Amino acid sequence: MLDKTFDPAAVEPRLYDLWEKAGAFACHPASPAQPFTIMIPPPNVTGSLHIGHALTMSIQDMLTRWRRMQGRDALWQPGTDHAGIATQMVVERLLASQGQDRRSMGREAFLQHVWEWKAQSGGAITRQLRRLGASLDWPRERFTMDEGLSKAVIQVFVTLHEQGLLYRDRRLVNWDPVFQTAISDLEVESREVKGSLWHLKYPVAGEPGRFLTVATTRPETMLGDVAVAVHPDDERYRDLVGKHLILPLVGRRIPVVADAYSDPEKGTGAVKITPAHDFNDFEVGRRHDLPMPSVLDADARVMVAEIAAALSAVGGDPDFVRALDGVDRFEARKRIVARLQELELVEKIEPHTHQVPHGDRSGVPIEPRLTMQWYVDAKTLAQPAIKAVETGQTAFVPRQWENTFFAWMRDIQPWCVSRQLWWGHQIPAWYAPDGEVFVARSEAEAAEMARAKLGRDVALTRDPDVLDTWFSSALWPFSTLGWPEKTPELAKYYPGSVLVTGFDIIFFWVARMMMMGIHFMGEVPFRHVYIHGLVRDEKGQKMSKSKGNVMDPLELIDAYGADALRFTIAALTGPGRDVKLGRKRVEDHRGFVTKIWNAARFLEMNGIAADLGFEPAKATSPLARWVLDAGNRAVAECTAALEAYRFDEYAAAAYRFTWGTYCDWFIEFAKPVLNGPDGPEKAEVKGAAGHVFGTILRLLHPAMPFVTEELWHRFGYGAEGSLIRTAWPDAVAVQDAEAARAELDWVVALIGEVRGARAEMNVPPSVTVPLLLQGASGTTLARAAAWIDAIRRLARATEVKPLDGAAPKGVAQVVVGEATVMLPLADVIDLAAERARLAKARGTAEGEAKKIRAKLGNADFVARAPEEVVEENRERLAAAEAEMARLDAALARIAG
RNA sequence: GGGCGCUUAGCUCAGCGGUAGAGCGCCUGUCUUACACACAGGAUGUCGGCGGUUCGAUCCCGUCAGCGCCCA
Repeated sequence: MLDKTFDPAAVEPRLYDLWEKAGAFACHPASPAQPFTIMIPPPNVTGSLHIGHALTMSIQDMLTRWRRMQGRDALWQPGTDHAGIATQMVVERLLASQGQDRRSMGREAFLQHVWEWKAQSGGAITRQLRRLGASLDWPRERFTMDEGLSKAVIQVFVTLHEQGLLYRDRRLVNWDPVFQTAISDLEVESREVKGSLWHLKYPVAGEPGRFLTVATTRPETMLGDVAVAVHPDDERYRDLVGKHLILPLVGRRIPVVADAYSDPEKGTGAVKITPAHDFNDFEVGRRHDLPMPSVLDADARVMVAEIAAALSAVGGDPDFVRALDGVDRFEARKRIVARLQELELVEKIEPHTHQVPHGDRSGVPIEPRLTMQWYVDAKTLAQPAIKAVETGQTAFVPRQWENTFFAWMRDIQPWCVSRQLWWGHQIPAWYAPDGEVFVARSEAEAAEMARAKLGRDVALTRDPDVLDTWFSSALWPFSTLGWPEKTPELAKYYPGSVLVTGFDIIFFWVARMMMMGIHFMGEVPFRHVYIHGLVRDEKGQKMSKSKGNVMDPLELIDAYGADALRFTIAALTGPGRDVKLGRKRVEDHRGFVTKIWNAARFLEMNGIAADLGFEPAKATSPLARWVLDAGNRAVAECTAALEAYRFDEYAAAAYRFTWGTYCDWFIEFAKPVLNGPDGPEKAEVKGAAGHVFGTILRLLHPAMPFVTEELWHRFGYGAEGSLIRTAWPDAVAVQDAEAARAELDWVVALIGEVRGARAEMNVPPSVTVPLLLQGASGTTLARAAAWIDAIRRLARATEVKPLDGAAPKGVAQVVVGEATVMLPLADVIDLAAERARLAKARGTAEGEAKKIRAKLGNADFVARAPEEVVEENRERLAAAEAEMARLDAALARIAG
């Protein structure tokens, strides 16, 4: 016996264990089945399951389970990412709480700590994914820093270097002063900051009393100014171009240069140029061959060393500047502004709101800094990736995201891949004492190269930096399959079928996998990229800890079960839309899980179970044929929706069929049969009920794996835990489905009309009345007779018979097809209300007729619209007019 | 500033050339022997504004407005 309610907490862990132990999630490289591959976007090893994971993983699991049921050899590749900065941050914080820090313990010891931490806490997210029901092939789980993947990283680094696609360069980088590392453009986010625009007066050399005013948002960098730029066409400053200014405080002579970078509309039209601390200034500096002294160090503190030689007491204040050495950038700003004010060199200070680049992890303003870093030639690698999307070798769903991809890829900058961190893949480059670099697969190989090159053994030092986390993530689609070895897995599961991820990760990850995949595998890494939205709260706000609107998927699973959460996600995941998730929505969908459970209890009470001998094609009763046919349509709808990545439509189609058709109508129609005598009809209805319920369980399994799997074995459809491996349903043959549909449609219409009339007349369900048919055809009378039990029950009727003689007094009347149905309700009926009801129905029919008449009266419509559309309108008009006539007759009948 | 998306019932959203829909909420009734996490019924819309194309526009095109996101 099934319990009164479904208890997810008891069922979910048991079934998941069963699946996992039985190897139900495993792919089979040796099988001839067509592969279906999804690479998990590896969550951070530090992470725990948040609602965004629940969205993306539910989608991936739905696809995987569905394709697996379709007979594909499904591989959903699990794994986690070492997440360089994020993980190092977590462990550093942990150490700090114990009064330790990484620098004093040294690299080896620190890394030891990280690995220990990973061993202890790193498995959290994989345990949580199991709670969601994710059918990942766990024995194949990989980690971006495990041995195989590290080998792949080195192979790629060395190869790209050999090919000239990876190189060292001294350029400005985004420097994060908190983490003390370079970060890529993508790890920088602009934030609006309310600051000031300082107007500083720079004296013109040799012209006492004359100044050129520059406007700047960063006065502290003036120590590193090497020029002032004005627009070549700017009349105001034309005579100053070529002349020199005296840089205040420093005393250095700096030129006024003409450069189109300077915008005459902005500020004063004259900009100070600090090439070592601003990306635009860097370009100006290059164009004009200017020196590039750095005046801020790795901690973003003032560093005087590189300008020390330029300090001059003439026009400057060397003591003041020297005293700034080691002062934090923001403190230095205050002091410099104050000093300039004393010197009356500040013309004005305007409030100014502007975009300031911040490190996305540290949250502090990044500092552009001139350093030596490793770069990947993204421009070259991007070209084939762009082409692959242009030619459709990889297609985005929804399509519009291709624009985002193209926009980024066509304007891609060199990718800075070195990070001044300890946790990550250490760069395989070794330096000789003279600085010569040897990129190699191992220290021994580097030593070999050095010997060959230099003719002697030299002491080599390995580059201390590690690679950007996304460098190894970019290789994920093939490194997880054993590359660079030629494994059977690599041959079978590359390229992947679909990549599922959020739009925020297109640049970070999708673009880079495309580049690396194509370059090293000669083939795109996936055929489709399904981009889903973000999970937001009910009001559409982003979830954040500070807003306090974060939803915890595990808590939701505890409260409502994984099936309810997953189905909710499916139902809300439309194309190109964010998912607005509220607790209430999950609660509502738990109602659907319960509904299925209760339908199952009904079947159980009526002795209905899997009838493996039932043959749909041999069904003779209209009810069986009708429900089998409706099931066929549900299967077609669900399949089409999943093929189109329309998870909302899949959920809606399954829901509609299960609740609206199977439960609301089929079960109700079946009740009289099931309560009646045993016989062939009853046996057939039981068979169909069991058959279609099995279809429902299969259709819903991808979205609601647990409740469906539980019911599957409880009803004997298969062994416990076997639904996951059961074939996805197909259409079954049904004889004369058309006729069955027409018949049942009529019964449904009759019951609906009678119910409506009764409800509007406020007739209590306890009052039952006969239904008198007027003007009914033979077919209708036959149908009424055949369905008398269901009509009695669902329309609260005592009997259905043709009207004999005149209409009794006090009838409610409804029109169903060609017949008028009368409900003798003399005792309860309110004639005025009944008249109003009929008049309203007539009004509706008349409005309809009027609209169609106008259309058909339009000669252009009749002449130009397709024949079938015109014909259809004629039919509709006839039907509406016939209904009006019947309603008129009904009104006339109660008039007197 | 450039680009993308959105605007349909009170709310969340489908529909995207030929009869305006769903779920929730709301209102009314019901313990009808699977289910009150239920059943039955009902009300609610100038489909953002203005033009255009078309026999016909919620749907296509243009434009304006508001909202959101991404990139500068």
